[in-house]
Amino acid sequence: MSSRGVRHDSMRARNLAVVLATIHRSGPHTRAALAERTGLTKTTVSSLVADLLEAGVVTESGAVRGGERGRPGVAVSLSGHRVAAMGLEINIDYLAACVVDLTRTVRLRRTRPADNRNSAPARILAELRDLVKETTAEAESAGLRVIGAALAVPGTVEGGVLRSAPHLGWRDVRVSGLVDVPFALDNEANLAALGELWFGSGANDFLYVSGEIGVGAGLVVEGDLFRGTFGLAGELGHVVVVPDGPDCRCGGRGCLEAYAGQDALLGELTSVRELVARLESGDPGAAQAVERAGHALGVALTSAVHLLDPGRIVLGGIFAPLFRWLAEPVSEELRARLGPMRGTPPALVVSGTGADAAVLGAAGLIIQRIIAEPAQLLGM
Amino acid sequence: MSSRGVRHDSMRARNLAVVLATIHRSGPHTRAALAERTGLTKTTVSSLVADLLEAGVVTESGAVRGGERGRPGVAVSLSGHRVAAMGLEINIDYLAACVVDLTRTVRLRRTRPADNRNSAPARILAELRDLVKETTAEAESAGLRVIGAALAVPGTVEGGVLRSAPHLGWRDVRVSGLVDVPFALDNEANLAALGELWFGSGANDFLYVSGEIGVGAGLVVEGDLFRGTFGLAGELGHVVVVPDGPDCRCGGRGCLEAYAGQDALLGELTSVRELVARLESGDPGAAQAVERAGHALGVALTSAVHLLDPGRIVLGGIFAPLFRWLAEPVSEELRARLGPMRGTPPALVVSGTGADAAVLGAAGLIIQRIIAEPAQLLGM
DNA sequence: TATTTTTAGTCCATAATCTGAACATAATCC
DNA sequence: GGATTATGTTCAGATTATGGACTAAAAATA
Repeated sequence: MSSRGVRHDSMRARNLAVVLATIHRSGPHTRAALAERTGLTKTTVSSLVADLLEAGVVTESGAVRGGERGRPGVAVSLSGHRVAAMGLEINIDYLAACVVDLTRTVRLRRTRPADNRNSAPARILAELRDLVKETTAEAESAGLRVIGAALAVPGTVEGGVLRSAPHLGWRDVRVSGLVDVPFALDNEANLAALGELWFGSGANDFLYVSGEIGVGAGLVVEGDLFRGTFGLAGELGHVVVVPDGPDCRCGGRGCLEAYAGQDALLGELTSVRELVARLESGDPGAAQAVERAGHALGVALTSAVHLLDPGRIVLGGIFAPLFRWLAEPVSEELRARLGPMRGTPPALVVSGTGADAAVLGAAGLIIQRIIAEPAQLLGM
Repeated sequence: MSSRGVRHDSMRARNLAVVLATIHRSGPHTRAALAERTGLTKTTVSSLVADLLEAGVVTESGAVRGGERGRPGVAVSLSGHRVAAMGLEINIDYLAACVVDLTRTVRLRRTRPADNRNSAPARILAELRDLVKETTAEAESAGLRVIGAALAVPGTVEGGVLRSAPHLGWRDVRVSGLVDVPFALDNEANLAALGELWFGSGANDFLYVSGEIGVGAGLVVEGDLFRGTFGLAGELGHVVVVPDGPDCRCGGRGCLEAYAGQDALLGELTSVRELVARLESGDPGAAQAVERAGHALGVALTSAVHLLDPGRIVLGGIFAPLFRWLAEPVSEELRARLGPMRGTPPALVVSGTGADAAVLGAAGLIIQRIIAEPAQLLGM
């Protein structure tokens, strides 16, 4: 809780945010409807909407009649024409950028293949800066003002610093000077969870499970990401599945990752595509590997459900294309283990976003901030 | 996020809360210090403090000089003289009540032994209502106005209804009519965690582990309890420790409870006191049982740390008297399993509150609400 | 000891913001 | 065409916070 008092200007700032958030959450509204929803008077809403119109974050979009009598109202909706946010991602084998407007419409998307395994941070960041410049220029030529950016990385982030990205071989890297607008850095699984929230199935409460080289998870509760004390929550990949199982590079033993990480799933295969092909052709070895991973994932998710109490479970990353084969063993474990104590187990569903959940989530994070604090970010 | 607009009266309500919370968090302040802290002007703070004085939630407590020059200020501190909250608890073998004033000083404490295992809810609730009456009367005769109450129960609570309390044999019990002031119902482990937060060691981020007949946990992040989507988070007792371990009454297999629950720890002994005596006399069987429990607890906590990212781990309930013997095996597992990936593992400490953490936490919950929303609860 | 300096807290005119009733507007109903 | 109903704006008034001037009370200084 903020310990700052409320002054007149912050009252207005807050009310601007309330109106904008209402439009964002429930679609276009007339001023009268906004007044009813927010508990403010029509007068106040009119004045707030006027400011939002001027800032370019909303537009009037034609007359609206609820089918009843009376004067029709003018619908006020989010405007995708002026303000936008940039999402960025560094992954093992590519860099990605995207630009998303206020209506959460993806306006631009760019990917550059790269071999980032064990490259020096400086080199990759220079490459990324180049990608940012290019993308920003293109966004501007489309009339969009990029107002903030966020970067997804495959590692743990603490206090704005990349602490450890084992698959990149990075440690304690401070990312700065990438853009000259407000900037955020976050973990890939966290941002992918937010990507799923805003660009995926539309649920508000779920645990997003991100299958990559490592296995991560991001918990969303009431549309909010749970981060834990140091921002390290959701490390599903190192939940203990078999207490005396094989050693893991994290220092532990019998972690989920050893059973359901990409390396364990692929075995001597080289791509998920190949694994899917084998599964489709009925290869028994492939089927067995996936089933084994599914059971391990089910055990880990049982613990996760007891501790995190998610609304549903969304399988993303490489688990998405494997969902057909994973779903059965996973939910079998959940059904058997969660038992009657908590009613029905959480639903298990496949992710609605593709491989770019994390970049999209990064851009969405900035959009969320604009909507939560329009006055601050738009200089109103 | 609330979607209601800010009106003049809610601005003032918010500022009253900000001032009160500042005093509550950082002790007595002069009006000038409050103005600086909150960003409000001295004028506004004076006016807010006047209202709080009248409501009886703060008092002026003498002159204060910071050792410098200038006119000394008047310290404004929380008043424990007029407003209070009641904490209640139904446990397997007792009922408990307490009254706590605004300064979080325990003013009254009452316990009634009872055999609640498999008693009808109506009978126990009648008994509890009796205890409430008695305690309220006593509080009133001490000049305290009880302004709200909360009840701790050994089971899962969803939407204000007791869903399932297996050890009491209760299911879907709606508790009402117990008091005629605002009322809250919550899980025993959750409230014990809050008890530890407000009446224990003083840390702001921790996982409280409550060893009772079952094993529960409550996560506190930045002074806030994490509840999950349905309020069922923190069920540490059913985290999977050995995937093909013994059946558990929850429907699962190899749950922590089977290794570290009270029944598993005591074996054929009848009380924790007895177990401690055996341990102190060097009984090898007792030592082995506790060590085994400690290792299992360490495995479950490893998963919990990866998923919840707690600041530290506090062992409470029956684990507190056993801490001397549990600490070593538990932290051995944590140290070995958490490894270098997350720096040092969270500190393992013993609970600072006794067996009454839950009742105290229940009362504290109401105190917290008064401080967070004084205008609403005090009719200002 | 008298005066200056410093800090605390109050007073009061002013400013920012929201409210609410009246009004203008624009549609449907009869 | 007039009545009805709902939207959105205007304007005076209410609420709350601000900020500079002022009073109060202590230490430092002369």
